[in-house]
Amino acid sequence: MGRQPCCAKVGLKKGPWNPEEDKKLLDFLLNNPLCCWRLVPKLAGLLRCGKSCRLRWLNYLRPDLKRGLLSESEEKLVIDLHAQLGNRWSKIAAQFPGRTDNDVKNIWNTHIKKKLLKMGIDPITHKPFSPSENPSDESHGEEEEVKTPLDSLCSDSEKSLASSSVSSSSVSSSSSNSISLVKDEIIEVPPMEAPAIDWDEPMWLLEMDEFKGLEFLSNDFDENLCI
DNA sequence: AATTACAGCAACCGCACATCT
DNA sequence: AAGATGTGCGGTTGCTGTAAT
Repeated sequence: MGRQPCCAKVGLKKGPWNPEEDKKLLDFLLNNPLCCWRLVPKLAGLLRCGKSCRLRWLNYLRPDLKRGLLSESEEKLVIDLHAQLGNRWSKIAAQFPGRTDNDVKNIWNTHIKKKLLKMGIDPITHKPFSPSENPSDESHGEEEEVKTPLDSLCSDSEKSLASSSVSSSSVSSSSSNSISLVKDEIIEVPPMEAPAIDWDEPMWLLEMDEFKGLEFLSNDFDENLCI
């Protein structure tokens, strides 16, 4: 017997969320933070699947989310982390409070990747393209010196900061194109200036004071729905 | 002004993993 | 131990706004 789908897909709404749905979901989650995701849409009166609700919360409704592009230094750190972790966006995003894996992934695909390509650096291997395979004609004959992404983007002081941010013992040497990282090894990265919320903690442990300003929230908390 | 191309981002899908029974 | 269930993750798609023609 195969695995059942996470939810019955028949009759469920897909696509963009509207403000009313957002309000319902946010209101429900704030009042019933311990509910499992599968029950959330049913109890919140939403015609969505639990996964969709979870994604909406994580990527859009979370109160601590940061919007917009990354700063220069954050971009450099993303490049450095990506060089060592590969496409492990959740691990990379964990180093940026208020950023989701989806967010980091999008920023990588739309901005950073292009920057690297323009610089003649392979965003996958983080090594300069050889002249024959360099997709960027603009850099032909301009860059004699072989540079790493960090060399190209960082000042010396920034380099030391960025390179110290990831424990070299946990990853393979960057001289190899393959990333060999033992699963779930802990990457020691100093926290960014903002205090990081530990998203490994259950969401009901989060500081909820930030929500107080949201006028549409109801005050009644249904403890029966708590686990 | 209309059309096309592109960029950015939100959201979905399928699989993997962890936990529970 | 094995199956069921819930959640997390990464890849990909598709919608929307904007720039270019």
